[in-house]
Amino acid sequence: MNAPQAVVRQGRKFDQVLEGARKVFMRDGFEGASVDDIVREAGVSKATLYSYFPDKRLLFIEVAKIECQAQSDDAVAEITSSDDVRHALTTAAKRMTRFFMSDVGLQVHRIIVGESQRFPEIGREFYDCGPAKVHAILRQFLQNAVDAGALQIDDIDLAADQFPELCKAGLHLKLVLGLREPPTDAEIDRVIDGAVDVFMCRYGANG
Amino acid sequence: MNAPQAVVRQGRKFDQVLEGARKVFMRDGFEGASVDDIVREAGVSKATLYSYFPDKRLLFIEVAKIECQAQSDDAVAEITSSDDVRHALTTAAKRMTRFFMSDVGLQVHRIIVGESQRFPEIGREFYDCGPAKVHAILRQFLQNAVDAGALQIDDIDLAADQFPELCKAGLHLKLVLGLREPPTDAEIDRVIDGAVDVFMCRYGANG
DNA sequence: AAAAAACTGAACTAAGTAGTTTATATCTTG
DNA sequence: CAAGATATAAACTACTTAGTTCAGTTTTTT
Repeated sequence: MNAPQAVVRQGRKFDQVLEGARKVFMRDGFEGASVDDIVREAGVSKATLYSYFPDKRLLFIEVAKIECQAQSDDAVAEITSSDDVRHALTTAAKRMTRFFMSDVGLQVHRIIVGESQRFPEIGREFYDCGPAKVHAILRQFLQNAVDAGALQIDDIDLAADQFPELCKAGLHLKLVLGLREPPTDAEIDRVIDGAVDVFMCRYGANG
Repeated sequence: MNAPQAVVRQGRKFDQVLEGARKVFMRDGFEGASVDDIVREAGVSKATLYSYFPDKRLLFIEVAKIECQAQSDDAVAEITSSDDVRHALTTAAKRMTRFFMSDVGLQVHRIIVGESQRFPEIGREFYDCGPAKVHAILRQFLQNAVDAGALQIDDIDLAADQFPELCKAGLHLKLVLGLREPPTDAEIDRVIDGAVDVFMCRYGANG
């Protein structure tokens, strides 16, 4: 529709190539991964890889797309508009947090941020598949809650931006930079409960 | 004290080398910058560069250290503990936000995140010079405000993590990924005022 | 002015990389 | 089985890069 789709999908080993590329790119980043590494990992010849993808860059973009899609499918499900807004928010926060604190989520984040200068379309792809989806779903949920009188929000877009940020509080950056071990469930709960507390205090309808 | 200090500081052109390296690394990242680019930009011979720095990696680390230091000096000043907590928070938020939404702040962020796997010490350096300092100063300010009865906070560390995140709301990630123009003053004010509103609502002592 | 230190330019090494080509082999399908 | 599509291994091109070396020049110090 928009990008030149030079990628051919027929052939027996297409999936093998993608899977090998995924592994190596996610492990070593774009520059760190050599095409020879990828074909070795994929168990495929170099000629085969280049019969599917015209160059390394497009292969990387394809992998990044798939990875972002996979994440969003997993992490961004509808928020159940139950009677209890606080409970629904907590559930949503858990899903989001589990996603962007996971090893693969963090690694995708690192690579996308690092390569976003070189490949602007990757930043867009990532954003649309991840943060933008979260924002849209959260926005809808908040709108419903406002309509139902459960929340009072003047600037819904702002609120829908604030909540995910609150769920990161302190942990995310440290993890991205590799400065600490994965958080325990207790640490995650502390951050999430804190986020919900703050959010409900500001936007809850019951004073 | 801890790291092997292989960097020699005597010599007329040391600063020239660092300045050239700073420019090129900040523009092109670590992999994107070639040593030949750097010596050209620095107006220095390759032999001179290698007389100061044993390899490209240590040169990069040195540049990153200096850059992180420069930022923190600029952005992390004491928060004036005035009578008006809300006003003090707003001022602090403006300073923080101006910092990490600036072109150089964003570029440092991109490079550090992208290279944090390859060079773990860079992530630490960046974190200690930037986010950790912000956290420490904010923590102290909040403690004072609690002691003075102006705020009510049970988990001060959590609160000191939440506030900077709130100041990013939506804008920061988009800027990092290059998905939007620099924000206007009005957009920044909206986010900052929103952050202070949320924060004061949750932790303000006056109900 | 002499001696010492710092710097230069340019050529060089050694190694890695993306991408191509070719002759051969294997799989799939009609 | 036969034909066409798909895959392979390995050699090869063309290029880039980090880092070294050294004879000679400039700058600083004594």
